[in-house]
Amino acid sequence: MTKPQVARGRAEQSTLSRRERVREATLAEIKAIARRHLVEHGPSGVSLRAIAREMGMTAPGLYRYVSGIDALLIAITADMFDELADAVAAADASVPDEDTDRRILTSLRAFRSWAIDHRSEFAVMFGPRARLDPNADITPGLEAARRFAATFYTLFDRLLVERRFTLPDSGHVTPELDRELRSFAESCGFSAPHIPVEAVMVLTSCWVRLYGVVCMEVFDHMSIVMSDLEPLFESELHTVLADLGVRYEPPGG
Amino acid sequence: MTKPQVARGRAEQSTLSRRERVREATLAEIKAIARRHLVEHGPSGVSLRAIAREMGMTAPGLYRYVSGIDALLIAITADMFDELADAVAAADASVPDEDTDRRILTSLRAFRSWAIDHRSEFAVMFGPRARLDPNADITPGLEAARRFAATFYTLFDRLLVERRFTLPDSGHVTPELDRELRSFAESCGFSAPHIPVEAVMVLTSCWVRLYGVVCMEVFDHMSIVMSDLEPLFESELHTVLADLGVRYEPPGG
DNA sequence: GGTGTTTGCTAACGGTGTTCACTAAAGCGT
DNA sequence: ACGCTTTAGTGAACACCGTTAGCAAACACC
Repeated sequence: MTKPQVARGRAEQSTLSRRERVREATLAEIKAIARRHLVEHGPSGVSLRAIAREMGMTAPGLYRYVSGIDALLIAITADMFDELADAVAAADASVPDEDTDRRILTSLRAFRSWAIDHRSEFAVMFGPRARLDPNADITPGLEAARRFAATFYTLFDRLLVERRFTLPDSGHVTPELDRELRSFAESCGFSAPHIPVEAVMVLTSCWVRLYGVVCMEVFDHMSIVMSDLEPLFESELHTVLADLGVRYEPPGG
Repeated sequence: MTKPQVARGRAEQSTLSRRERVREATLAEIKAIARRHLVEHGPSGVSLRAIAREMGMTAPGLYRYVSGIDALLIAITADMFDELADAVAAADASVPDEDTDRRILTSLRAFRSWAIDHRSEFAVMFGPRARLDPNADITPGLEAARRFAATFYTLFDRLLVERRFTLPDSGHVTPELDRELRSFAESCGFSAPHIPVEAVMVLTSCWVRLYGVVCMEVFDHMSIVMSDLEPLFESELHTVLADLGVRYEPPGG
């Protein structure tokens, strides 16, 4: 009488006991409501009591599913990184595999679009950890964050093998920077041994530029001084891609 | 019998009644304690009740000085911008007036130094407005923020009149970007009529780059992947200044 | 000294996270 | 079908939080 369950998501056993299924469902409901409260009332508007109230139960009951408000926030942060990673990967997959240029362009635009369509989420993911202890265990989010970054790693790797741009003078890389860049390349997995540190520096530099524009836009500084930051993002995108030897096209088509 | 008061800070009457003086003092104490709680326990650790407790009074008493927790946060944010502006201006003033290159270098390094020495403050100032209503009145902070930016405006203006760098091709500036840049130049006061929009774009682009690195560092992303972001900041500073035709020197001397 | 303003208090309301003891139900083995 | 074990959820309680209302003491001023 046990109906076979379709596998949903990554790494999930297909056979779950009824209990595990309903448990999974209520946990999903908790996270969904928390997520909605986050976008509707900001990060401080997420409360266990409010979630429980909306679910028709009491706050202590939620402790059967989540070990506290911090863990809940960390969990939905991981989900959001997963979602962002999916959005970017989907954008990347929507253009022909060989067209590296447009794949990069589309993926980066997808990143910004997702960010401005999910400002509250972005603030939690990429802003300061305001509500959590500094020493909280955020490992669940890191895995998803890596998956998000992986898309750009592989695209950047293609630029390298195609020798699209000339690496900067290695004299610019101080010993300290060299050490940090190697640490970065090593711990992000994509450090195929052939990748020079200058390339890692270029990647980091480009990422910093686009991250900066998006942060400015989402965190809503400049809003008094500039009404729309999309033209600025496109301008930065243009010059960044030019430095990388990637063809730019205006967003219209 | 009224002792003459020395004028402290900007725009403060020298003669204050005794009552006004003690009132000013307790308000300063409130803000000082709030500030300390901010750096010690994060943004969510600032509470009126805790401040009152530490001052030996009760929370409702604070409402004689501050209209609520939001107004208090806005007030200390304004103070922090003032402090940052002072720090940057002091750094700028610490080098000979004619040495534009080193003035820029020193001012920008002072910005980063202040940021990493005051991470919690920076998060409140430049991060997402997590705890405030989106429609809160933050005008007190804007004035101080302008004063902070002014230092860089004047330095950048000197680069322009000295023609240190060639302006980018105006073909890169789309009509939409042109509109935003003019809006920016106009509302930041520094739009002397002779300043071309291409120059405003260069300024914005440079600012975005350095803002991005500092945000990354203060918000503590990358911490798993890079232990120290100063080399990266210096690298960005190097290339940014190179684009501006400004002489770079390593931080040591 | 009388008067009006300013200051700070207590009490109270409603909100939050979290723990603990407890009940009721669901699942499972026999 | 029965009993036992595991689990889900509740209610009360504690310690916080922001904020308002009403009231008493201290102060400034005439």
